[in-house]
Amino acid sequence: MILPAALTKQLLVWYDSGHRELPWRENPSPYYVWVSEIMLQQTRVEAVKPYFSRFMKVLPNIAALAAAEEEVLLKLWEGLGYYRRVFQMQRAAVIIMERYGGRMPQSYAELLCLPGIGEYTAGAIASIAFHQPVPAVDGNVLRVLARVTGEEREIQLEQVKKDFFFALKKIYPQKRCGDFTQSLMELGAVVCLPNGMPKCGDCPIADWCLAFQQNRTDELPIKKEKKPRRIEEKTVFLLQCGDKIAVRKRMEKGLLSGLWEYPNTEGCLSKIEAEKYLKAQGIVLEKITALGKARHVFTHVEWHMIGYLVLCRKEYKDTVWVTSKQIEQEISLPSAFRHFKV
DNA sequence: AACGCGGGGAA
DNA sequence: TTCCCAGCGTT
Repeated sequence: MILPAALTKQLLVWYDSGHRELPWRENPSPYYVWVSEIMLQQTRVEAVKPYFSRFMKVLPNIAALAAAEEEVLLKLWEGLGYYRRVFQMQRAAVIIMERYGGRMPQSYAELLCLPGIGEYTAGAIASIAFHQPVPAVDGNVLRVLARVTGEEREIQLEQVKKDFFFALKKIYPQKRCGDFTQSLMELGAVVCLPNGMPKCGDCPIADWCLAFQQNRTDELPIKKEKKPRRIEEKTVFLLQCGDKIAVRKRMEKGLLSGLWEYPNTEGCLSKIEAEKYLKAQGIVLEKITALGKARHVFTHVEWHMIGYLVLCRKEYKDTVWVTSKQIEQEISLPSAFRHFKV
């Protein structure tokens, strides 16, 4: 696969002519680039902005990240999703402190060895923070290049990503490697939009784009269809005793691992069934009120929930009792559970 | 290669 | 509703 060498210059000129101002672009230090790239994995720029600023205030350098407490990390990441990312990043920070004296390694190969850093992120850090000619092929770049080259294969295929990586490597500039990496993603984010909505009139490389020439931008890229989500029914209990609410820590593995939750059980229980269930759990309840239904959609699963507010006489064991203020300020409660309020 | 892993904004 | 997002690690 061959990419026109002219793309490099065209994209750099276009990038210079005006690109988005983003917090992590103000100071592209290795740490800033690293943290921003981890946050941006499968996450939109607009969602990341406030998280990035807050994160940098609390944990301004690698040493601080390496030493941070779990609950602090969770609270900083709460609502961003894919929580594994922040723990892997901390593991990497510890490795960098121990093995690299607190300095981010620079080579693509070394970066790739760190937890949470895959081919895309290693390329992004190597090029943006360390100015090396290493491509970073993300979802934007896949879409842009699929259209430019008229790629007929499904873009999720590993081989397609490999082909794009090596085709890009050949046309990387000598200087401004990071700007070139970002120009490709910027193009995908603001011009070469998905779902047949590209703004080809604004595109600096339309002259080299096969999909544009053939009027096929609405057909490309080709993506494999995804599997339907499974549905899980749950009954969620807001146990209230005085001004305290019961929460508990989720399991260490699986969905939302390490975060907190309201006590809940499988199945959609009626009020009578819920009362019976709670009694079997040894909970003495004073009053139970239906809170209605809520639906929460994850990528691979959908929760259909019914909630009950339960007034209790005492704070029973196996849970932690906290105020709503604590839930706000200290507890990382997934948004799935925030559908229900006292 | 397929799957698990979040959440929200836009069409 | 569906789609997609500056993906990674495990199986």
